Amino acid sequence: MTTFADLGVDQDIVDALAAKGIVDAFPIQEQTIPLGLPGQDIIGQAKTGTGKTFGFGIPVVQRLGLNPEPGVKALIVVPTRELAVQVYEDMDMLTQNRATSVVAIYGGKAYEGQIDQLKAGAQIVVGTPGRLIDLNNQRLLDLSNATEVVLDEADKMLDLGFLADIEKIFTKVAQVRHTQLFSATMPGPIVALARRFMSNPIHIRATDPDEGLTQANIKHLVYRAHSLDKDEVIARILQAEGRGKTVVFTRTKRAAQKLVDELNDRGFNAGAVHGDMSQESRERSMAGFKAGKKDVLIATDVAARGIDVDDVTHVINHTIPDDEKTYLHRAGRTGRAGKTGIAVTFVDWDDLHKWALINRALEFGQPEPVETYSSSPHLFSDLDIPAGTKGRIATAPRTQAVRTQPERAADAAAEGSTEAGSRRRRRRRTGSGGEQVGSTFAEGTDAAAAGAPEASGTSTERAADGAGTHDGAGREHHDGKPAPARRRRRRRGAGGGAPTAPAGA
DNA sequence: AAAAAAG
Repeated sequence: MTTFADLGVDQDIVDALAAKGIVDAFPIQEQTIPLGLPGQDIIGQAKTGTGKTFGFGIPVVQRLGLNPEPGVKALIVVPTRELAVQVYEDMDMLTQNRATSVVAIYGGKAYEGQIDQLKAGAQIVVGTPGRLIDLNNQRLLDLSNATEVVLDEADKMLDLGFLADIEKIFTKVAQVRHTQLFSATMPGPIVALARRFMSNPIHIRATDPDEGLTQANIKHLVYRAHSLDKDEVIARILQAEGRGKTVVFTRTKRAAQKLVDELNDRGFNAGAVHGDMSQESRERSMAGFKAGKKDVLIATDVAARGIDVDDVTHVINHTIPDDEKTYLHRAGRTGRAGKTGIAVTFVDWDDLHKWALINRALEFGQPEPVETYSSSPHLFSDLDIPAGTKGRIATAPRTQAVRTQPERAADAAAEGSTEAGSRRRRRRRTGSGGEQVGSTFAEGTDAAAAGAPEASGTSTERAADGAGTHDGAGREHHDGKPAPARRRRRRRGAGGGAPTAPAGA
């Protein structure tokens, strides 16, 4: 194992990491830190939950020196306010033993505190585009000395919705600078676009030669949701034994609000995060979820990228996302730092084409919808949901605690899996009627490019030379434990509906 | 097309 000290990281930063129990570097960190420290421009690609933040953050801190002059020297731009808070916290941790201060600049909050910190001489700014430009226009944020610039979730930042803002920001920062772009997904066209803002960048992809397109330690279950009462099923999943924190993604803000209200009505303690909420409420939900006070978070794609919460065991796509990149980022809220996780996706009738797209891009290899939901015990058994013998999926009693379901546990214990399966088979059509579209347990690569993924091993190449649609990064452990063995597990028997057990589970 | 991001 390579330690951060081995990589040439300053002792005070090594100490700050060690105080958090972090000693060994993850693959993406091993590859990018030695290049970032001397100022090489980098496009860094590694899978979700594999340590990209420190990959760019450590060089940023170290390059500013032990006692940087007051004033903004580094700018890290992120796509959402919650991610700004999170990256701010990471950078704040890295700088705790040196005279460098960090400030988070984002909207939905009072200007005052942010302006005060800037006036006090903060050197590192982490922020979202709108407020950054706002303060820059007001001449309260001088970026002209920002010689360290990072775009986190870079492909998103260079997406149409953000591109104009990013272009503007690049005209404001120092023109001779160190630029780093990081993301789990980096489609070829975006890499090409990115070069406009960089100087002779190197494209680092921390990938395992045997890897497929998705994270090895995330198990994927995909169900057709035709005429399925998704609220019921989700409520049922939330009662599963062994479930840790769970994030449920919806397509719209309204759907998120409706679901969180519904779940809370049913007695769960759920929180929501979406753009129609006040920033205060958003942050309260996130904090409650991180602290474990709420173990269910209902979110729009505002929470799809970057958000790092320990022990998220399940991600549920209430609605299938539109593209494979979003799918990958959503699923990536679980299975972080080497842990295992399960991603469950419900595919509505009108969304089958989206599943086809994602299935192809991520190489799940599930050709057609196969088993019906009710004939397959797999969702239930894999999630360890009590099987029950009622004809429909049960609802959590209002007053019941989310995870303590003694009767259901007893129910489940009383039921052998084979028997449960046949019982469910008999129940089909009288049940909820959902159908399993596919279930897979793939591993591996990133699906940045919907097109042809190249099988690449750990690779380093000039960004100039290639489509670079891969991502990849091995598993990594911030807790210093060895990464679980990675094995490519392709499609188990054609049409095989039975999902496998989660890797390492 | 939705969501995000300034207020």
